[in-house]
Amino acid sequence: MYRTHNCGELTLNNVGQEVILSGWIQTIRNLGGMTFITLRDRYGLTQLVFDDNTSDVLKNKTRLLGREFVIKIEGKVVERSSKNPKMPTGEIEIHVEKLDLLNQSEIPPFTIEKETDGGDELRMKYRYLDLRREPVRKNLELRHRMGQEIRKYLDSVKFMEIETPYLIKSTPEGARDFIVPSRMNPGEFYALPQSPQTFKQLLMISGFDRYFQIVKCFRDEDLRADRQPEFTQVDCEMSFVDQEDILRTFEGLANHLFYQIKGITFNEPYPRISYDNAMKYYGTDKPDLRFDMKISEISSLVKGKGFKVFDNVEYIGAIKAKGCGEYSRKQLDELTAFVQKPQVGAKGLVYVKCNPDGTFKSSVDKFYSQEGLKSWAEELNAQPGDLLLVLAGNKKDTLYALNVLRLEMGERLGLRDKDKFAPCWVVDFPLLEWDEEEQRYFAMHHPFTSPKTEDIKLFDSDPGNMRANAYDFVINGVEIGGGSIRIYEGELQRKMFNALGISKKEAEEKFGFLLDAFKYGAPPHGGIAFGFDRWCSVFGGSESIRDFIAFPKNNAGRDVMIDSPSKVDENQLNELSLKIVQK
RNA sequence: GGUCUGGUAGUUCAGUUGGUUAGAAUACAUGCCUGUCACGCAUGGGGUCGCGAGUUCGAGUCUCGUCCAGACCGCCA
Repeated sequence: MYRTHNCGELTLNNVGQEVILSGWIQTIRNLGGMTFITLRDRYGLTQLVFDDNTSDVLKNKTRLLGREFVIKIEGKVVERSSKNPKMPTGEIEIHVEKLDLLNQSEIPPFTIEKETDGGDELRMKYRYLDLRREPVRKNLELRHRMGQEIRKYLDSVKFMEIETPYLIKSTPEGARDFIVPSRMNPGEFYALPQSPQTFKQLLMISGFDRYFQIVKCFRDEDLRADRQPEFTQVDCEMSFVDQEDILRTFEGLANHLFYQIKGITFNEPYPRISYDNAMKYYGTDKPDLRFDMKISEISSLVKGKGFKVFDNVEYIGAIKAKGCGEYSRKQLDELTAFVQKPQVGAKGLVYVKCNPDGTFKSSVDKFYSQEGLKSWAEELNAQPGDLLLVLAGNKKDTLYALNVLRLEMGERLGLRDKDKFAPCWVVDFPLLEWDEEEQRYFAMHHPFTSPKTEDIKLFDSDPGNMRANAYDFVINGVEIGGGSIRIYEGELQRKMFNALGISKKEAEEKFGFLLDAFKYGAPPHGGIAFGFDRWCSVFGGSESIRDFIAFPKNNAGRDVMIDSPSKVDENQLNELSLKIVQK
């Protein structure tokens, strides 16, 4: 027998018991006459003690041990004479009577403790060692519990988990597909799914009513801290529902997770913001509602006063940083440099300090009177002591920069508390998006998204202004999920393909199986998919989803631990009828 | 595809205007130490300064190229 208990559960209640523990040696502290060893397993840490009452043979044995050696010990639980309140098991220790060395270890490349001395790169290479550390392990435990609670909740409201295939067909719209050559069908390829989209719609046609799946999806695009080439979705679809039914159902799921995982109850329905208003007030379709600081357009107030920078642009917008009126020259220069970074892209930054005496000091005093500046302050409802930050330029880029600046100011003012949660729905997305390069419309969500009934008439006259029955779920400025009500009638689908410039022949080739299926009584349906990794990272208070994936890839899409991707044998290529052409 | 930051001991980092034998902490090894829990004290070993080329009497330091890592833009229906 390897253990009677784990390393995280023994307390004063167990004093006097004979126990067996197995685990890894975290630290050895040899004080000469006595030795302490901290033993670790998945459940925690327990201190082992070797002292006067320990045989010399056993004491000598401890001299051969090292960090991360795997041992099994038998001994008696005793109360400590000097307790450690920082450890859950800190009131007891094990007086060791027998010790078996189960395995040795190389000296690990970094310390495997709560705080490690290892850098990111090294920890990724030895991910299996990093996973022994409590903070990393806790992240995976959180992920596990979230997965369990999601299954529990969705099962309780009659959702069925059904697996869909990974080897499917490449589709043209959307992200790049990962493709897999078929040995038995030379020259032909499978694609890995970007999402089980078409399959879940087929399942609705099959009558499965309420489907979900916690499923890997694949996109061959560049990575970010919140984007991996393979990631996990909580993919859901429902029949005989409208948008309202879906939002209600999944608000239920979110509430369940908030309560079970974070202990938070929301008494009000989540705020719903139209896409237009999200862009107008926050400069993004995923607003962080933990703080207010809405964007105000002040174009009409500031134009025509002889300040060319403002007169010559499409849009001028401002935010109000509460209590920042005392910002120093240095701080303002920092902010200016911040918005001028290429990633933010603003040309410059205009500020207005609202002085405590009711006067104003701005970077454009030459062009605007106190009266003029006062009108800006009134527009933003600014009080003495506040700071106004103004950006100008074309509307799209300026709103983007204002969004980034707003988030930065929120950060500086400590308004983005990791333990505070502000969920919301963003609704009424545009149906189509104009692509300048290809000179055609693309589906903003995907080509099966249904337009708002009242907007269908715009298909011929003004497709760019059509709104979709599409919605995103956002927590703290992170897009956690998105979905739509689907088109289920052939005629409407044809109009959609037409608007996207997809010919009948092309549609037949790419989606023929789905269009055929729609002919056999497709029910009204819609769904949503949540980014599971992101949801875990938001709940875990981390910016990076990599912390919540057991074996993530680096920013070049490489797994540095197993060193993939890698070259394959000539034989393998031959079997697949493939030839590598050097560029 | 682009921009930026970084690469020096097992690890985390410092390294002045280009100038003697490249340092610290930690880890590791050895010895001492009976209440440690970031144990303490002493001693010791440990370096292709990412790689390649160039400038120079002399390069960790400057230049160019390249590789690796990270962040971001493009991209991500």
